[in-house]
Amino acid sequence: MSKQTKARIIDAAEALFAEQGYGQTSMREITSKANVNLASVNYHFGSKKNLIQAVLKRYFDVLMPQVDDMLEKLIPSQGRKGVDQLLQGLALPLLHLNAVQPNGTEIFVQLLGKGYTESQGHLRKFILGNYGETIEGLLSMLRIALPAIPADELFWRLHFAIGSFVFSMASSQALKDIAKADYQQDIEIQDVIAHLVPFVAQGISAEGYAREL
Amino acid sequence: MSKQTKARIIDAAEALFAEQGYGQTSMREITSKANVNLASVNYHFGSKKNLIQAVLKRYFDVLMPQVDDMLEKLIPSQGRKGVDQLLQGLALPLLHLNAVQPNGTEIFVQLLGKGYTESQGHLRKFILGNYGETIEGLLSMLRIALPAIPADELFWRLHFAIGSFVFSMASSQALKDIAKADYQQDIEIQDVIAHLVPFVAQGISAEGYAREL
DNA sequence: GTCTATACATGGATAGAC
DNA sequence: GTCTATCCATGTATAGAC
Repeated sequence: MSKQTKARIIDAAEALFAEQGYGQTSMREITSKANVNLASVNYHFGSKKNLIQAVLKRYFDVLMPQVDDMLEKLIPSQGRKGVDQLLQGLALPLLHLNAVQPNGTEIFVQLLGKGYTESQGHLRKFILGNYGETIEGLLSMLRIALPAIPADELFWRLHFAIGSFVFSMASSQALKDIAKADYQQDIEIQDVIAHLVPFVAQGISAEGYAREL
Repeated sequence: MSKQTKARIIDAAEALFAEQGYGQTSMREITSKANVNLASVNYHFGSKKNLIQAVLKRYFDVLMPQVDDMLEKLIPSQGRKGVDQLLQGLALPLLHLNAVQPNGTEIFVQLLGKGYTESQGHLRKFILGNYGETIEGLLSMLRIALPAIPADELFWRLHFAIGSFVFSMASSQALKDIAKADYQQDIEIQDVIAHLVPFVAQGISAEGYAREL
């Protein structure tokens, strides 16, 4: 049956991508783990690139409506407090992905991080194309929180913030290993997020602008 | 002659890696652009992974001594000011790479960003293995600037900062394109750095710590 | 020592049989 | 709709020419 095959491919790909990254996972690995023919990936998804999007879509379709909800219920605040509120409002739906699947949050953020850095903008286009309204909602909330910061400066800070997040998620396994070896800390994904939120909030809310070098 | 061949390979690889990324550049592209035999890369560098390190080494060997110099001459300051000073002290040697080669800074940071995200920790090990003392010097200067922040918290912030930097550099071409389309700004690499420094400095210097979610 | 030619295993993709 | 057989490109390794 087609649906079983498709689902089995996504399941297998999800596990393998999260574990070893997108580029290091071969189609042959995916299809043998899923017990389907090598060509089925191409048949059902068109290409390997589309496959990673399908894997992520399953999570995005749970995540984004929750983010929309959060944005609606949010009472806007100004300044650092508002940014903090917004980021924590984002963190909660993210952590709720653990309900979708055991370890769902970690799998999702690793997929996101690795996919974002390895797929050369394809993923960015996919997200903007399919969840653009949610992103726009986040942005306008940010503008309300920081009315004094010009749009182009906000653009920069947002990308730096995304960079911190994506990079941390892509290398979260390495971060966990280092933290364990050097600081005897057992790190879970919510710990990474908990450290990340104040860092990013602080950077975004800064009152000074860029200066010439 | 060997030296010519080696240098020609590095030149060709440098241009191609910076332009289209590490993973998207094939050995055959490199060797035909360099007008050398396909097998020479393996002969001279052992593997493609080693090649990207050789490309970066040419820049690191110019950059890192300048960073060492900067660290020696730096008069330590505390708090946000000290962090700012440190980051700007890093930015200048980085921009001096333009003297090494036309557009050197941009090529280097793009190589660094793309290599870092695509090479799964190999690059991190390479940097720590070859320039570990310089990194350690930077870290201790950071500890002096922020004595109240515990080592593990500093560890997190440093990685978030690296994430902002690496991600921005890896996607600097996309950022430049977006900035031009949406904000009619012609962005050069020093503009990215100029915006990045206060963002990162602010995040690193934050006085609040992670809270539980 | 360098370099060339070439072989090999594996990657993703596809045309066509069923 | 599904799968087999096959295609072409890739990174790597090696044998042998200069």
